[in-house]
Amino acid sequence: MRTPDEAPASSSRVWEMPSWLLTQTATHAGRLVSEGLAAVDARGYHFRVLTTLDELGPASQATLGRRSGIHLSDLVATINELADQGFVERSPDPEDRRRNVVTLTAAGRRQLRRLDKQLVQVQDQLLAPLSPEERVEFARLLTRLLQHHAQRVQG
Amino acid sequence: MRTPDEAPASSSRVWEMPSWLLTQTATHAGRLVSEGLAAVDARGYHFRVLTTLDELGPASQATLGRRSGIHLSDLVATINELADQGFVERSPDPEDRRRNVVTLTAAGRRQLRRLDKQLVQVQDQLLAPLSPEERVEFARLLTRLLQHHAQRVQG
DNA sequence: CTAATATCAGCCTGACTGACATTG
DNA sequence: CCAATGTCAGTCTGGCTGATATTA
Repeated sequence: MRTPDEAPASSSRVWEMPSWLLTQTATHAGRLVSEGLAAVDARGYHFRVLTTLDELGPASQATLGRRSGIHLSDLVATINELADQGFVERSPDPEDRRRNVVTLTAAGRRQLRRLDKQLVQVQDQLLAPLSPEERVEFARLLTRLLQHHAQRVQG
Repeated sequence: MRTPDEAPASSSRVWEMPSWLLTQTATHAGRLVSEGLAAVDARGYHFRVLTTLDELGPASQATLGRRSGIHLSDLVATINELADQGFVERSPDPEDRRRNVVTLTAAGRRQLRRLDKQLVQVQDQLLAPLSPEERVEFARLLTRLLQHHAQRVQG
């Protein structure tokens, strides 16, 4: 006997709550990003570290963590992985022996270009159903929300 | 020696990508939701199950899973927890002995009302910096994106 | 003595996979 | 034999906590 439970429950409170729409859409976005990055053997943290390194130049892990917003504890593993792939090099800082200096390699710079390319495509997939004006408006609203809530956290 | 790495890197590609804005804002939303629900000893899955149960009436776990969008494997634990709290009851279905019938209790209905109240507040916190018109527009854009991508997944 | 740096182990939510036994 | 149902164990990303050792 076929039960009529395959139709989406479009009438419920849940599926209309902004928080639900937002987190759900973000899940799809996350999937697209993950797939795009996985196609070049990377994930989010890798991109963030490589980008930050590209902006800053060689930096300690602590600095890298502050700038990329990645926890130091997570950075350790991320940099291990990037180093294994030959995209960064980790060497002790002679001026401050607590520090490691992390440096982007030439291969790392090439990888970053690949990641950039992937992510540009992902943005387009993500925003496909929106017009150029809507895309601008969407980004504007998100930026406003993000500024508001980022403030409240950092205090 | 103070290093100038405490300022946010607002000029980078990362922080302007829609996918980043979206997932980041969703992280904040998720935090607000979690905190709101934790205040009444619940989390997201609990709310979704209770709501679905309230709409459907007594249902099997498979039906519940399809309607709430929660994986069967995750439903097991969620229903265990809700049953421990006395918010649902799980009993074998005499008509189909593969099935459990899950029923909302009176306490469960009261809990659902508490959760609803919390989540209304959360929506307001989340959207605080937006005007009423902007909130509508925001929901509209998200709904469009969500419809597009939900389709592509379910196929 | 305190602060910063790096490392390691572990937790949490939500989404998902795969294996398995029972029943229709 | 196949399909549906429920259960269990385990994976993954991203964000976190806490403990610890080393060095400034």
